[in-house]
Amino acid sequence: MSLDMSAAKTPASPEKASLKDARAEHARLGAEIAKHDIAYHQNDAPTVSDADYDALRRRFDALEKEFPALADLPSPARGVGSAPAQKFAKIRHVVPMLSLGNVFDADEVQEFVERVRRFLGLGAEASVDITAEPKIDGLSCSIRYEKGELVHAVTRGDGFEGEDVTANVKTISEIPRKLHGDAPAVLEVRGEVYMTHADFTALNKRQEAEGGKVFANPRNAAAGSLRQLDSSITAKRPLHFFAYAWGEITGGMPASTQRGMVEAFAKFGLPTNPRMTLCRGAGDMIAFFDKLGEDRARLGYDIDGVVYKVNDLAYQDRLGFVSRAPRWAVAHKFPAEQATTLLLGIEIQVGRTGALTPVAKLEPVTVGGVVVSNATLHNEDEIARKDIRVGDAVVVQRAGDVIPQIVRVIVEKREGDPPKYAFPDVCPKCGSAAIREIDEKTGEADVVRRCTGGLICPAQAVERLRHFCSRNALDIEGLGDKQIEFFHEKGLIKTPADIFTLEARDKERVAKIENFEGFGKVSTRNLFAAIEARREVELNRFIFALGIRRIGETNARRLARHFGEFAALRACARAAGDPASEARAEINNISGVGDVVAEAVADFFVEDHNERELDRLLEQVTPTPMESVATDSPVAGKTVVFTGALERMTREEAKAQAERLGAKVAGSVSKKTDILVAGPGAGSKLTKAQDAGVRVMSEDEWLAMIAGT
DNA sequence: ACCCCTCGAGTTCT
DNA sequence: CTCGAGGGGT
Repeated sequence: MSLDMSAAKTPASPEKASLKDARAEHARLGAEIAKHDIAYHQNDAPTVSDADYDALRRRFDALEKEFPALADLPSPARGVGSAPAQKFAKIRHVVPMLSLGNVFDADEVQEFVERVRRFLGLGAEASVDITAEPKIDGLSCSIRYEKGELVHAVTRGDGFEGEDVTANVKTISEIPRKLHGDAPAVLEVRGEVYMTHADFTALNKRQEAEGGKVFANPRNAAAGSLRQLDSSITAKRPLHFFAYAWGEITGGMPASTQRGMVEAFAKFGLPTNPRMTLCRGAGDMIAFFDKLGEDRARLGYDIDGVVYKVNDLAYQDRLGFVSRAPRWAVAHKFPAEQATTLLLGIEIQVGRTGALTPVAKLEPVTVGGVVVSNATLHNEDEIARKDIRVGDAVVVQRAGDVIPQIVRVIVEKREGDPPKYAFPDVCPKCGSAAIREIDEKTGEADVVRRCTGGLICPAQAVERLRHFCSRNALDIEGLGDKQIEFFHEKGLIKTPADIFTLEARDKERVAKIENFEGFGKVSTRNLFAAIEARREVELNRFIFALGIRRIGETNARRLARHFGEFAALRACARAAGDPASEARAEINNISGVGDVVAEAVADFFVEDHNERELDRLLEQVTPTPMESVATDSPVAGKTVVFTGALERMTREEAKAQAERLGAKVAGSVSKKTDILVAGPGAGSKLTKAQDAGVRVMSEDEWLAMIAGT
């Protein structure tokens, strides 16, 4: 995207001519692509080679990327024949696809086994069977069979909701459309879609010859292939699958152990990993891990470690979950791949809260199949601790295989004695002093150094605007990072309220937005429409968008739920400036909100400039109640207490859900309690409830009761 | 007083 | 995804 900061174009500028040319080419390409689409999809008779077709497509996409305005124009190249849909449909997982906790060494493996044994109340002499299997580096996917027939396939997504990739999964030949033998009525098989090294190399060679996209590693190639909107492309990609887990099953479990389940999957005709092994204790597990490490290069596909699972499913049930990870399984990761490169420089970024964050600019280097050129350095202490100096040779790795970090400096390669890195004590963007706050109680300095510029710091202003527009806040489409920076630079948007007066002011301006580089009539109109659509926004999103320190999504929801409307929060928070006030106590008493958060809220509303901005903003935006509290649910008006471990949701979720249904959630059992929801490990509350004759139910019974509301 | 969990704020790359 | 710190339960 060429949102050039420097130039608002005048109508006579030469770029205008090139946009005109682009428009003509765009139209011509669109027509040609449409012709081929019809020939290919509807008549099943391709009129060009795939490579030629791809080249046309690429040119078309490149044009739209260069001139975003074109993307808004109607084109026959989109949505013709069975040409790709715009997006995948979302499908909710009936049973969430959770993540795994990690361990990194033998001690932690031992610890995992101990924890399992302790939780189950088994003596030291009792052994627990644990399966070990390679952790495939692909992408996980859930495939649903009903009466043995494949009905749909969904990517993991965020664990709760994924994308419908049924058409693509059906092109993978080793995944049966129909299960063999006597499969359960409903069976959701979960496993990993991956690509072998050999296929990956061949695919990249082909892609290169055809001028197509070259993939960085097999995992990206598999992901790119599975997420093709056009399944005829996926069909040409050699994908594979290993089944290792399951979601919903009805009509009887095929086995009572982890290994039995996987063996059953194999009988149903699903591919399973031949290396799965049953271990007796940590010694076996570590032996498996070491052996697999030796064989790693010969497997023919990428793995990033081992997964251990408690074999007995009854034990798995008892162990349950901690937040989003099962207590009965863990991933043992291979050490992160490392690479050596040069530190070219250190850049200081300024965040929304003024935090100065150093980022290492690196000589680009491939680590774990991805080219890395930046790495976070966290804070100034980190730089000092590792004695990192500009020009050093450094070892880089990707932590958790995602975020690059600098492990250490190779001091031997250092020439002479370059100066230690001097962390700036002024903000690089606005020149204000940058200080480390001192904790009043402990007298210790905060690890982060912050710009004190506040309102006058342009970097902070831009970050605040970004936050305001972000997906979980106001979610204004068309106001991405680039656009916000652009409008801020131009002086058109300084604070959130300015966003909503942009259109009115634009009408009176000579240099209209639609004439700026990167904008056109259509995209400008779309932007204004997107802004208009947010003049009403749920209260919790509104509070979150304000960017109050320590008020993220969850705390914003807590405040919104407690106060109901913005005016109530505002009045209370202003009065809460005095720490001894009743108002402060009210905020403090909200569950999940303590002293520090309450103070942060009060601090925000006490500031005059925040108050003035709020006045301006509220003229433009109306916060709406966040969600209705049901009055007709089976639990409306009832007082509920949760105790013990909850396995299907967090306490907060359970609480929020109950409150949404009109129930009151209390912390302890009393005569007023109507229902006690008791999970495993429930203690005194359960006894008390039983004594008081309070109705006690399990988490599942509770969920069944509120189901369908 | 401790310990565990959750939340916020920071970051990378496709 | 990770880190540190806030909050609440034991």
